[in-house]
Amino acid sequence: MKFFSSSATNKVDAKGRVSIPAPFRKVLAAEGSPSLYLRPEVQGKPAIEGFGETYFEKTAEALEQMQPTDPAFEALADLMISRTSSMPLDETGRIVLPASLREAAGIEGEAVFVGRIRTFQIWKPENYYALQPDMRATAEANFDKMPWGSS
Amino acid sequence: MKFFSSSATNKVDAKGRVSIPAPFRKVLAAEGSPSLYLRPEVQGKPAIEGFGETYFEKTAEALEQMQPTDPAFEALADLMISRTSSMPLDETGRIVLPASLREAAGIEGEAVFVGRIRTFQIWKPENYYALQPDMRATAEANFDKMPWGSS
DNA sequence: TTGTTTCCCATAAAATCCCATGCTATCCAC
DNA sequence: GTGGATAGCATGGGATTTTATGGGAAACAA
Repeated sequence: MKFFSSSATNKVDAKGRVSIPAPFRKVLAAEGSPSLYLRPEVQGKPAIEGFGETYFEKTAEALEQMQPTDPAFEALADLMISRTSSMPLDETGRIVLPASLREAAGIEGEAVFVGRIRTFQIWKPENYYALQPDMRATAEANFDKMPWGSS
Repeated sequence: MKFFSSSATNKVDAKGRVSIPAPFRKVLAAEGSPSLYLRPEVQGKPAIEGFGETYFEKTAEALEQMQPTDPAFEALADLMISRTSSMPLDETGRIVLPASLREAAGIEGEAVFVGRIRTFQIWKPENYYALQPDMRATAEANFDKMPWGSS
């Protein structure tokens, strides 16, 4: 499988370690990404975003096509690059969730991993579930916006 | 990883020494850059810019394509080349931040290292954090400027 | 000599590796 | 179909190695 789908809840231990769900690891392995990249969700939601090397490189390349002196470049690079750190997966498929990211997302004890195609998100379970009703409503109101057939 | 991402805050001791964050050292090592180059931020911001040999050479090559008699060449070379110095990393991964650069950036006691793809910046923490709200606003206003898909 | 700069050693905290266990889903032989 | 063996996954805990950082001795320069 070439993209992140499905979701799973795993424990975060005292050292801040979590197992990356096996299906996600397979996506990373398939693209040959030795490690995993994490950053705070870019729109400011209380969540962590994760992705593999390919996606990160694509982001960097996109940014590099902008003028380095463009304030927009500075700001976007700060948001998307400076806050991203590379986390190596250990033998058993775990990473350490950096404390700062954990706090920003309110994660403690448990975390839900949510597939989002090229990326995935990590949420505090309560926060994620609380959004469900709204998400469903918004989705139902927007079924017709799906650009089917453009593939 | 082949470029600078993530950020970290380290102490600057009385001798002006700072540890270069380990992930940054790995980028330098990966490109085989024996030392690190520093210059004042070119747009006049109170910060220091750091990069490896590859980037520095790329800058020099770009400048060499200009007419040596062009006043613009002179001025740009002065800004980007003449003010750049090579700093050797010691065994423990530290460099001495030259006093002039430190003063220009207002750095004292502590410094934040901020990854910027091909380069990184070194700021006085207060100054850097003070920019965050503006940066976030600019980023949000410019999400659509990201040249996605051109990869 | 006196202040600086470079090198070397020491250490504590944090990050990483390694081994072990409990579960569950799968497979296989009969 | 049933019981047991097998393998992959999530998780716990301890041992080891890296980092970051402080301090002093040695080498330099003024």
